[in-house]
Amino acid sequence: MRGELAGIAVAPDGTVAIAPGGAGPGGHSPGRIMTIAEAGAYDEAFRPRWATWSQATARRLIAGGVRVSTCWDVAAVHRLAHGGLRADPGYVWAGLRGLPLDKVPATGAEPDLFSSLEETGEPAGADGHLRPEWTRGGWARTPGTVAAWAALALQAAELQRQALGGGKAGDAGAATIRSESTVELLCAELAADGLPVDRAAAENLLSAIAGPRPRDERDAAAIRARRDAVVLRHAPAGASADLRSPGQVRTLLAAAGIDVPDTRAHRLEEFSSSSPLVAALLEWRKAERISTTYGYSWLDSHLGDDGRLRGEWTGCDGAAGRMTASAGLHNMPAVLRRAVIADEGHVFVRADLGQIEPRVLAAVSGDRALAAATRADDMYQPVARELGVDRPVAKVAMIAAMYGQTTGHGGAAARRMRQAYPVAMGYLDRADAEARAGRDLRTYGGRLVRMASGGTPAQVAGRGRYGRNALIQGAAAELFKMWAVTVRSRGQALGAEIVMCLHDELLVHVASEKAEAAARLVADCLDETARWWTPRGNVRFIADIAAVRCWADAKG
DNA sequence: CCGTGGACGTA
DNA sequence: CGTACGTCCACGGC
Repeated sequence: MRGELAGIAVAPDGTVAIAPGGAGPGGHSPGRIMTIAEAGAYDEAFRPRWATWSQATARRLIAGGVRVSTCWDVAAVHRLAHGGLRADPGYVWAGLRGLPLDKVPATGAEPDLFSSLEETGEPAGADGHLRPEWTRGGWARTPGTVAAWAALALQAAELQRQALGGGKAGDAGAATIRSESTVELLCAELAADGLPVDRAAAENLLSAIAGPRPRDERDAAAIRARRDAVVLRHAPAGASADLRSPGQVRTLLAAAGIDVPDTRAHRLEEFSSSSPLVAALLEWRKAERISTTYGYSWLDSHLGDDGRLRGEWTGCDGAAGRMTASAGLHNMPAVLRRAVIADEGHVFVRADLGQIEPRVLAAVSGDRALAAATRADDMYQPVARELGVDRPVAKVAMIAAMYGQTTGHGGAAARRMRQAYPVAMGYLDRADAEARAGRDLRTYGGRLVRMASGGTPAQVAGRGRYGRNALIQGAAAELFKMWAVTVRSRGQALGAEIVMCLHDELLVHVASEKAEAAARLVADCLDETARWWTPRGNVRFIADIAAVRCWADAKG
């Protein structure tokens, strides 16, 4: 039973249906209706791998107080195997049954009073496609339809397993199917639990940066005007501008004798020492960013009374497969980390992967010389020795190779890199060439990266860079997620809760007295993950791990 | 009202 | 030294 696939569906009203698979207790029975609490007890007793249609199942279970251990998320597996974002049940089902994808019934179609639901009780219509009444939500109408939906999730998962040949123990691809699925459970938990943020500390930071909380709309306008005036008093006589309008700012700068094609910060930086106007404008932008995107209204809409900042999480984006988060959780200005404070009697174990991308390159390309360099804590040092250049030069050469530089030709360091690490460079070259040709790519963990074809020379070159980047960034995301779900699972015994995933960084909230054990566990989980990734065991992955009360206290 | 692009924060 | 994402804003077409 343990680890066996079993279907599950949860209706919005909390009705749960499970469809046991395999030959265990209730195996091949027609499915059972139960409450969320009973489903939790079933999970504890049998620990199946729950086949779900999407993260929505976990969200409903969590709302009902139940967290399951593992799953096979049909949508996540579909995105992994086929690329792209679309993974609704009707679309995934059509793909699994070999039905024409352009004939998937639209869920937005006119409701026909659930007629077919009543007539047949069958989710699939005569053409084999799932009926829109079902995919639109009609599956949740009666215990019988919920049960059919759970059985269908199981069937979809089994079809995916047959098609992919994975899901049992074995290669990195099978492990990735499991971790990409289970990360959907983690996402549902991250959304439910939120990030600990101290409201008083956050409001203090905001008032220092953006001014006091406006009493009303007029007060807010006055504060904005005062902030604008600090910049505009440096403007040439008679000239003015709406600082929020890039076009007007450009005209204003031109009047001050500064001609720029756009007004982005990196372009204006060179003028900031000579022009008080530019210096004031750049300062204004920082304060404006905080007060608009991360101001009081941001706190009010996302920070709960329980001191948790909540957003939605997705397990993979549309490109290389990194996690995404809303509510600004992934792009919160670093200064605001000062307000991310662990609960009383708790700490954060903060861990970030070191030099993850070159290490991933060594692993996925199978380059033994580059793998040897990963034995160093700072792998750019052996690389620099090998190339006969200084460390900064070696680092730039490596990064340019991984991402495809647009300026210059790389010089001697780049040529030596080809001699020193031909396998790794060949891997990147192939990715670049395939992407330019418009052929789809696959990451080490098996994620399909869809490529367009044709286009202008500039688009073709951009596609080459995109392709080589996607294989590195994507594989790094897969490693990270495998690490994260391992920490999630092992950390349960310590009461350790992941509260933030930031591409190469984990924040784990845990009782103070468990801090050391949690830090050790996070390190052990990385070693375990690395073994899936480097069957030869010759690539070393490292993490900087520290226990802190406040996110800003970690060095980063 | 809605889509687009500039700008900028994070990795 | 490239890629990706989420968010807010002004702008211009409807």
